[in-house]
Amino acid sequence: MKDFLLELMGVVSEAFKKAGYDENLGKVTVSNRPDLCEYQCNGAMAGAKIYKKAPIAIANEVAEFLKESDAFSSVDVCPPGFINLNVSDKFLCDFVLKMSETEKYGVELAAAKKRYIIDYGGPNVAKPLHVGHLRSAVIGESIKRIIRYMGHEAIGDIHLGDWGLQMGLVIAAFKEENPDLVYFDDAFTGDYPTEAPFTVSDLEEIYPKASARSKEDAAFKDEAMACTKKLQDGVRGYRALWKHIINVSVTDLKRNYDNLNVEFDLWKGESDVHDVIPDMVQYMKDTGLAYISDGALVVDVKEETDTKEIPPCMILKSDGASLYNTTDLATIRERVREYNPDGIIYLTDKRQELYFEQVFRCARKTGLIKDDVKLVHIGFGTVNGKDGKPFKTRDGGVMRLEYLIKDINDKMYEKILTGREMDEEEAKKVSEIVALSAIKYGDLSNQASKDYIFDTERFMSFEGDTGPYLLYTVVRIKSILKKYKENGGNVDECSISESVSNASQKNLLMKISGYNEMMRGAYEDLAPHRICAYLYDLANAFNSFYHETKILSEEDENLKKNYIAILKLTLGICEDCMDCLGFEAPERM
RNA sequence: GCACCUGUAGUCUAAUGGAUAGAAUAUUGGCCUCCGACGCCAAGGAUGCAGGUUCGAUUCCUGUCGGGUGCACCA
Repeated sequence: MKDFLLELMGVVSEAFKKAGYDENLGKVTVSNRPDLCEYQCNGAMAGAKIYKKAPIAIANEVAEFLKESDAFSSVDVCPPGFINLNVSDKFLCDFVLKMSETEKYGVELAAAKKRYIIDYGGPNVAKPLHVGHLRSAVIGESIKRIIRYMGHEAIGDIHLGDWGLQMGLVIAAFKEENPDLVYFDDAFTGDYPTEAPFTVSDLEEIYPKASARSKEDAAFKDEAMACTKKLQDGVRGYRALWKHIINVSVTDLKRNYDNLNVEFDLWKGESDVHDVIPDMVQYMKDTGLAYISDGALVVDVKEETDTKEIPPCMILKSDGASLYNTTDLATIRERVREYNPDGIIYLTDKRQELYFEQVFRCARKTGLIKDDVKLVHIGFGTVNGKDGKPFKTRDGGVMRLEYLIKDINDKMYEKILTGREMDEEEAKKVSEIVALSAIKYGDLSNQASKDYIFDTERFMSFEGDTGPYLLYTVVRIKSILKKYKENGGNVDECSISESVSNASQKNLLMKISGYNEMMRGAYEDLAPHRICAYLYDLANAFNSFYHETKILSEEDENLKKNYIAILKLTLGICEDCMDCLGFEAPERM
């Protein structure tokens, strides 16, 4: 179904054409002066230059034709050349009726289905998730859902950091403590134990210590590098131990991501491309673009038009070892082979912007990826505490994601339990749902690229622009619909009619009519925050309508059915929006 | 040093070059005999500074000041 604004634009463009002007001038937007009109067209002013004519004259000519249309209840021209439009109730109601009868409420699904891979920028194994991992998980999950909602395919790959020195560090530290284990016995040829010789909490302790020590203790670092090499060379015991590390970590990661209702289709990692790196490096050399600079293998990626210095993309370090770039490039190559995607979307901290620019350019320049495949880096900002500095625990340490979520769940549980008639079990379930909306909405309602302040109290509030407020609104709609059913009403028999009783109803209908336009924009810009803004506006429009309109006690049956249909439609759109954001509303709260 | 991003009410946050910069929070006032008042209605309060382009600038350009980040063998 076409956007409502495009429908209006069709009418206005036609009028421009009839008046002898370029129809492209007929662009219509929602008015930013609701006191003057509902929609506006500024094309007359843009046309003034082209036709060397006063904008007001053009506007007046076009307005004459617009008045013939039944789409508008009023058409006014204001100096210097604004065309102010009010949409007719019939035109609006007809559109909303059609929306309510269409799958996904009129959102225009993709004609050509595209396939995207979403790379969540890989948490490292053996390291607990911290608050920084929240953003790639939450934003990535939402983007994945938006893409799917629009009728495309999205494949989410967590892309673990499971290779390289960090693994060597863990192994080296573990070896030092447990030198006699079979994993370090070169003569051992039997099967290794299936049970891991450590728990996830052991790992979480080992890694930070080993990492810190390697910076001071050169001998230990050498040992870690040796372990890394043995692992990469495929020494049996090291590989077996490494698998244990992965398994233990992944189990823990899955549990954490489950709590956030975040799912991945692929649990690949940097290690998966290890075997194809030599071939990829050879490919780079064969293109003739890779050359040795200061001992390292690099590809120049700067362009004439650059205003900033873009260093070459490094393929191999001067000691011949691979690095982050190598695995990412090899991964691009594998993804093209395996999935032939139309786009790859990377979610990482925005500090990696330059790095991805280099990698993307290198991939294109060397023909690793075709020009029509989109490579997008969504760099997100830092999660800050109330002091505006990166989020820390009270004692200044890194805030573990698990604790943060637990803390919010506990607080929400307290909140839900007090002043409500709800048993503990339900309160627990409900508080988890509400807490998740608080966290996700708090994050997603900001533009991804900006830093934001993680204010637990504010996010959890049931008042204002928060997740819980939205849930509350949805729960209220559900409650009314439920009462309607209990009184013998049949919701499915209700449909949108052509009556508009009051201003708040029209406002709500107009908000509803903007749904597909908004979704299209959110998809094109991969911008979940637009859905948040829309959802909040819609909830406000509904609440105003609710206060101004008696619904269940309305005596005119037809009017009542119209109201119920509007409620049902509003509810459906709210639920779809929330689904795209990655949370849901409970039945009651 | 060079470059990139960013600067909006006390705080937090929005705005394809359009009219009187939109919300939230906090503050102040009003609204429960009525479908969930965790709600609604109303008031005051903001584009760092200085220029420029434009009929029109939060948006584009230049300068300046403040904040953040990045500048090949980390990821």
